Amino acid sequence: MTESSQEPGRQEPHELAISEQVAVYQREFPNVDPQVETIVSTLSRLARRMTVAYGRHLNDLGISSADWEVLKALIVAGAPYRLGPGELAKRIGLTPAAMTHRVDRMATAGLVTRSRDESNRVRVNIELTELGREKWLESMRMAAVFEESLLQDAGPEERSELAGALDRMLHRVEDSQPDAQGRTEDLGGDTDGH
Amino acid sequence: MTESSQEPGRQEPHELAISEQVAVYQREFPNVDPQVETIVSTLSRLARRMTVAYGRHLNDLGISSADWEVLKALIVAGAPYRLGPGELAKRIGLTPAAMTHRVDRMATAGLVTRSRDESNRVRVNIELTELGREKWLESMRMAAVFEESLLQDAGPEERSELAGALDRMLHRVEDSQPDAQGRTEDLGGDTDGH
DNA sequence: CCGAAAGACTACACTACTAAAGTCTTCAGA
DNA sequence: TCTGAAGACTTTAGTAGTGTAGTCTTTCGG
Repeated sequence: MTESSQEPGRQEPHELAISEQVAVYQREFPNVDPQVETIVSTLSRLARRMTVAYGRHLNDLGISSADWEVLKALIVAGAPYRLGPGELAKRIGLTPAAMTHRVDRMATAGLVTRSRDESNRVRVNIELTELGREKWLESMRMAAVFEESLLQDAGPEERSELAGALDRMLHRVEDSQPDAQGRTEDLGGDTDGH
Repeated sequence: MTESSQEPGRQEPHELAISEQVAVYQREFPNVDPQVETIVSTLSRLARRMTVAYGRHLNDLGISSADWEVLKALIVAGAPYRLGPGELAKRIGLTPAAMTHRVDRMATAGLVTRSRDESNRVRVNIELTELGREKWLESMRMAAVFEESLLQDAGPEERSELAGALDRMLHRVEDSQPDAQGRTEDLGGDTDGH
């Protein structure tokens, strides 16, 4: 069920409308609750469409979603937008080895710089460049336009209801999943995470 | 964005609470609308958590999300749950070559059978085995329990409002994205797609 | 009966990741 | 100051899944 950001050659699949898909599920698995299934399917598909849209935005900017993940972690860290590879890896959920390669690519692309820490030469600092910061800001501008369009026909009450309902669902998941070991100062995320 | 199914060693990242993340975005990109950003971030994170939960269910069943995608396509096709590799590839959005490998793995695992079509021996039929069908049904059982728990504190009105709001958002995306070339009889989808 | 087209498979290369080994730096203790 | 242990990053090797291109077999029109 994950799917994340592999746009290279993967072409658009053919999809049933949500109502048709729910009908199939009812046909093949009678126990299903149509309304629950509709909500969940719509939510999943919406998230997927958003992922595709973000991916397109990033593609226009010439960066990958993996790159964006790193930019975001640095932005979240705040000025001076600087972290070590190990810390970045931890926040994003990668091994340090994988982060070395990501940073290689990103440094070549001019999105970040890599330099030895002056006070402790074991440490390496990955720092956002002006270009990297601008790419992130531009991605946010595109996202903001897109996201506002998503909610353009929802009034204030509908927006708060939606926010509340989604928040309650999220809490339900997190209560039932003891994954994120209760740390509150966490970070990172996936390609989206917008 | 499309994240699909990388459970092997990828460890849990550290994440900010939604409200903290929105605060960071406001700090670094003042134009952001906090409410819109909250809704979108919650939605994205919820989808990600669902993906993780489904991945865990599938892991318990001993199948990958790539496998599940194929099982679903065959189920959607309906009895006798049989399609050719090329057709499967088209519905899922893969090249036929990639599908050959997937089917290899799945046939070895006993989830599907591969056989030459009797009337046209160029064609190959991939057919769901009883085991494959049971795995899919079991995945649906687990998903149903999980999904019901997500909505367990939502009453009938809240559920319809949620369904309506999400549906409107999805339509907004699809209207603005001329991806799925208007075909109504489409299929497939991603790892989730529940 | 021949040649073109279609469907599936094979061979090869690529990307991105994990795990484990290796290198260099720092620091505590004698 | 030397020495050894611990830490931080990189390197190497191996894996999984995919795409591209080419091959083989069957089908079908002429």
